[in-house]
Amino acid sequence: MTRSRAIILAAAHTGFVRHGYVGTNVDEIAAEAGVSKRTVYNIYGDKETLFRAVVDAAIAIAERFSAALAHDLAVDDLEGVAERLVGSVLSDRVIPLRRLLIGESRRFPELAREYYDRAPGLVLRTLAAHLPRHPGLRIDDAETAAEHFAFLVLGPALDRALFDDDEPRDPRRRARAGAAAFRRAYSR
Amino acid sequence: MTRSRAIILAAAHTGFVRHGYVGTNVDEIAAEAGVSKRTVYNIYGDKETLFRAVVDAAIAIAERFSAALAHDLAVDDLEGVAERLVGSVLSDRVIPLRRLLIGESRRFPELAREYYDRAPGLVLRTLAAHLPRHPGLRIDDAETAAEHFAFLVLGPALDRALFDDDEPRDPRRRARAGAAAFRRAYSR
DNA sequence: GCAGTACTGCACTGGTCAGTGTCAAACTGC
DNA sequence: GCAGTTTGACACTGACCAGTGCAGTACTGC
Repeated sequence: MTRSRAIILAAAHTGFVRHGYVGTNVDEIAAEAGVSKRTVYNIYGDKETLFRAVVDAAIAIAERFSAALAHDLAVDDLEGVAERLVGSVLSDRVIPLRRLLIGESRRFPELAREYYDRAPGLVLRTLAAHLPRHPGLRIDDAETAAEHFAFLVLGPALDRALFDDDEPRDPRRRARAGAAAFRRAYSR
Repeated sequence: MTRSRAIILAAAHTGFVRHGYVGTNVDEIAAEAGVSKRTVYNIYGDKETLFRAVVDAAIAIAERFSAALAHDLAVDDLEGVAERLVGSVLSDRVIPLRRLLIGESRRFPELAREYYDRAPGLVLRTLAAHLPRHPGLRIDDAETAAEHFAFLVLGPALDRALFDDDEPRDPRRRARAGAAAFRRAYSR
């Protein structure tokens, strides 16, 4: 009954991420999952519900990541946090999903908004909550500082990755350079 | 003959940006342009060619903007440049097109890459060429500094705008805060 | 073993859509 | 005004696809 659920969900994720919402057909998802189309409809009702389930699953992963990030922030230095951050965001799990939701943000506005709020938004809030406690920093506006940290560290590489798949994005170097610039801008 | 071209192009832009490549049908474009479908096909041959023409036109606009930015950089202070930059990028001309190309980057990889290179990439190169000449700054790596400037100034608002339409994004304040942080990180 | 549920295979409906063909009307340069 | 080209109206083809119906098989707990 529900072994299929997860398999279908994974196949749907693959399909939607590859061809977008309209460009993916349910027959393909069913075939990829090794399941009959009827089963897909029995479990998920319709294509849109399936799509939302895919996004929900991705949000759950982002929330787990954010908890891990909170832990890192309490333990690590900025450079370590920066590298961890780019490693997670510039991944094949996150980038294609971002592309998908950005591309479908007109068809599913609330869904894109919800994803933003509960994934990148949550990361920013986590940063804002913990950065002020880091030694040697002087932070007045925690939210702005969190944004500056995040986008110094991964902004350029992230933006490029959204457009371009196959790059030599050298994220480590950029993460360190970003963290260094952040330190210069926000040191006490 | 070619009065139609521009009208069709504008209608296609509207359609594609609203519903994506697959989600837009040529009949709608023709109707929006007040032109018969036959005329669309006579001029552009097929849907894909029309799509590419839309993107080409957008790139041309970006290139003009980049030239204006180069001028601003030679004349204005950082804060002025920052405000001009966010004003242009966080606009209804740029954001929807970015969404479109990011969403279609798997269907048209070279096109997305070309857009990135000739629009945001060009802006970054322009910044890298001019920032080192600004007084009071100490810049070793111009490319990295250009990325840091751009993403401090508009990164957070841009990322959010890609997911979320109806913004309270207060871009001016963010632009100034970003420019200020950049100054702190890169002052001599 | 039985009852009930999950699943499959397959055919089918109704709708959408890219792209074509045709022919007459409108417009162009000359 | 005329010859040639551009455009419009409209019907049509072929393909694709979401979602349904159904009848039968596999699997579950009891």
